[in-house]
Amino acid sequence: MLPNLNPLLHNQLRLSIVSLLIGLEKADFTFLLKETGASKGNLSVQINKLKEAEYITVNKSFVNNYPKTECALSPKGIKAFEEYVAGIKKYIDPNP
Amino acid sequence: MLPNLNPLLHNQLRLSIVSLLIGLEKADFTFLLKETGASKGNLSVQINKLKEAEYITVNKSFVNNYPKTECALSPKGIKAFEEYVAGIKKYIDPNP
DNA sequence: TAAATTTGGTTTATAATGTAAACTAGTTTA
DNA sequence: TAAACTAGTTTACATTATAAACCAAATTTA
Repeated sequence: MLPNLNPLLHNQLRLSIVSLLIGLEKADFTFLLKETGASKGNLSVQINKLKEAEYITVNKSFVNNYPKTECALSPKGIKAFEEYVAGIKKYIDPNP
Repeated sequence: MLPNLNPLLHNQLRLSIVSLLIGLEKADFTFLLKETGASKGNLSVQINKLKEAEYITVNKSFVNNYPKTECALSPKGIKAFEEYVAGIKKYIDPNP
């Protein structure tokens, strides 16, 4: 039987965020905005959902007088992503 | 930039159906019900969405006096699945 | 043989989710 | 000092997902 897919990660924008963060130690809001092509509102909402699930940590500061929101994957987030990857592979790989 | 994922296939139940059909020439409602673990209502709805998109063909008949609904992937469905697989791999594969 | 149960579904009401428009708050520029 | 820009958040709405309720026919049971 095919495994359940973590609904929090089985969403294009949230998966994009986590996928980008896997390759980077951290990324700020503006970077994620450009890389994902999402709207600001949607990005803000999804970052918060990942934060509430403790998949990412969010650090807010001021740089050059402007607010700066930096995101980084947590160990919990890394684990969830790895499990998601193992799960979806069973759906897409005809010969496992 | 990460590619968009076909929303019709980026759903666990519909992806399960297509994933199962990729390995089989055809499958009936009851088989899909057991393999996916979905409710009958949900399965019925999602089969119809895949049919409306022409990703699958649906053949209804009577066998042993009972109705039988058989589903099979169409070339369009196979192509969509292959594109989905290529797309999601970019999300989950750190080193492409 | 009438009632209850089972098979194989469909319809639809509701819940959950996703998304962008509108908003906030402050900064820079002209 | 007004307009425009940066960097977000809030929220209202639209879309989607899901299962409960329903249906028709066949079968079993009493």
